[in-house]
Amino acid sequence: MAGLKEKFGKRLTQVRRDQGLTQEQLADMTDLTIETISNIERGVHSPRFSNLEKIANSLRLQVRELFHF
Amino acid sequence: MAGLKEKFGKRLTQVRRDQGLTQEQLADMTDLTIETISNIERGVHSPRFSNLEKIANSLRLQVRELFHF
DNA sequence: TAGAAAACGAAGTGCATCTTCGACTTTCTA
DNA sequence: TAGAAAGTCGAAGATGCACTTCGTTTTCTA
Repeated sequence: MAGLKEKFGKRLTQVRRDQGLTQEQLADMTDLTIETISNIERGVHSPRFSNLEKIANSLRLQVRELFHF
Repeated sequence: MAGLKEKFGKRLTQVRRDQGLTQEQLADMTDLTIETISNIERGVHSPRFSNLEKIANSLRLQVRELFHF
């Protein structure tokens, strides 16, 4: 079973695509770089709490929905 | 509205007490110090992702349940 | 098949978490 | 109500790891 990082990353990719957003657009919305978004989605890094909140807010989701897997 | 950190901390306190655990016991289970647990519960700090996973595993919960508020 | 989107690598920086120590306060309970 | 247990608090320092930057390569898609 993949770790939390990997599962979170895949879930983020899923919800981002569902909203028709590119990594670059999400990066702009969250004030993160595209590399950071890419790293998170691929499970290379996991976001810190503050960015978790930014991401959820930008996607207009509850944080827990990003852990729905 | 309180920030994510604060809400998460309160939720953690709640589920820990529900399971009849002290901060010290949870600290032992997660290999964190009691101060770290205290800081997280009070919303002083937020846990990093790896510790989020440890906490959820120790409490035998899905991570998303810690964000259920 | 051209252009956009995303993956990838590597190296360096920044900073929030975590630790440690000590002291204090609050809550529980015998 | 005294003692123990549990939790709060502060400050200072260490450290892990997210984040950035820059460049290159691969994959997707219109």
